[in-house]
Amino acid sequence: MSSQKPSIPKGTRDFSPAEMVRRNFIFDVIRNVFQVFGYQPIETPAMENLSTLMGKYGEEGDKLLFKILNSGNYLDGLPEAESGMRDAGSRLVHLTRHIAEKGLRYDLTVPFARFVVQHQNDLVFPFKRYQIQPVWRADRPQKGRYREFFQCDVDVIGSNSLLNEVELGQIIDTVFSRLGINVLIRLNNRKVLAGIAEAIGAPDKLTDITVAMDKLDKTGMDKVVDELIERGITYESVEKLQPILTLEGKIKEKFDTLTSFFANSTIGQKGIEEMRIVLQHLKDLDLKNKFDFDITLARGLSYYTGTIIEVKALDAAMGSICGGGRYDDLTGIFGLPGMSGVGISFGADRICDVMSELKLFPETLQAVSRVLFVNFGTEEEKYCLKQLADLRKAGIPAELYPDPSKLKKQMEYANRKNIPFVILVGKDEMEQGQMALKDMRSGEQKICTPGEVKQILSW
RNA sequence: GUGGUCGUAGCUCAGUUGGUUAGAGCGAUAGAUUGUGGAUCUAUAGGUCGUGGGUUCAAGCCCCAUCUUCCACCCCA
Repeated sequence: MSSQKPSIPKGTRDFSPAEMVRRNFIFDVIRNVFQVFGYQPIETPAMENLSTLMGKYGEEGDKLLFKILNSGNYLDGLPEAESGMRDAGSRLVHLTRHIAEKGLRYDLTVPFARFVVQHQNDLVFPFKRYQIQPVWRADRPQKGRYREFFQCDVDVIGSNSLLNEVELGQIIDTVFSRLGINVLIRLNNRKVLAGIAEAIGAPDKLTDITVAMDKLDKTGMDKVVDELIERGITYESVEKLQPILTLEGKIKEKFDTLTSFFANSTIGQKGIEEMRIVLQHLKDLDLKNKFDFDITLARGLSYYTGTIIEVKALDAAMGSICGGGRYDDLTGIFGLPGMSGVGISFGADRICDVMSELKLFPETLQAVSRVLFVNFGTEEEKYCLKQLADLRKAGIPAELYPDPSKLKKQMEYANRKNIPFVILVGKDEMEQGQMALKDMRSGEQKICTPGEVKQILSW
């Protein structure tokens, strides 16, 4: 029989017990914060109908969707004409439509929008929900980038109030404070970006402008100007844009400059006003982490319409570990117009990477028994089983070695698993109704009554 | 999708201009020690050198393809 080398798909990972303990620590903190802020959990299927997912993430997004081949003979009913399609690109699109109708979810926001529309009659609005589940992207893996990763989303839908933005800011601040990660929280507003596009006389080039602007901190002004020209922005417009790009200093000064810049742009004024309100509230709340207004922040999927948020770790080189924003009409495409929502997504895997790099995990994180009963044989087993049940009833994680193996082997087992205590019960101890409790750290061992054991272990 | 990079024992890695039977450390297993782990000593096991082709008298080493790892771009958590 030939054996194959075991492996998993590119960009996916197994998680060992030690890793799971750390991951669960993060999930627990995040879930706890979400709940304290009054959000309710939901889950949606790993796969969605492709029609739900396609076209929601831009051209690039469609390419990154994992598509699921139809079951059965998926070539059945393939129109003959398809094979005659001239270029491979459009042939692929048409083919895909016939052989795949499901795809793995790309994020949690679009499935959430679908969920809201589908269950609108059962939901109470504004609906505050959180969702912690894996998503899949057919990206090339690299640092902090996986093909399967967990997002932790919080959204509130059905409310235009900027208080929701403020609340999300508090959630971000609380989560990262609890995890011990220093972060910079950058805010911007799509309306400000639209205002800029309008003010420089290129309102139709919003996307091109934002994509180019976003690279400012990475590539520098020259490259950004090059790209703007390349994307068809006129010299005149670029010239008007430049002083805005280099805007620095206090938030208040930025506001002042932009307010005059937006003299003839109502949408720009609206954006500034929104930013002012959100940032003022956040300032009054006196949070631990720094919030900044950054007009070069353009990220976020194409469906964002208002506030956009991005969070980066200050002490580690890693992409954004949390991001989100407001979307005014995501449910519109599913037939429920006029429903504004705002939400953010924490990238659990990147947060985990950052915390590992910075050694921020508590050392006490472990998922092992507190005590191991050594197995001496049939008689002793029976006795230990009862003691074991008692300890477990008291909430003490405990286990009995399943085989009457050599003592050395059993002790080594406890040692390697980092089980801090071992209980040895042989004939003598059984007769006396006592147990030998050994501290694996110090090596000390003493005879105890069951009550004493419970007391020592329940510490 | 574009560009680069890695792959030799369970793990971390040596391996000369292509030349006999591919090595080390750690780990694993067994024993020294039949009711006591970590330390020490001894012995043992473990590799179709990522995979498939090619060049050569001869390939871990050279060439091609492919998969995988990691990194950058694009984009993003």
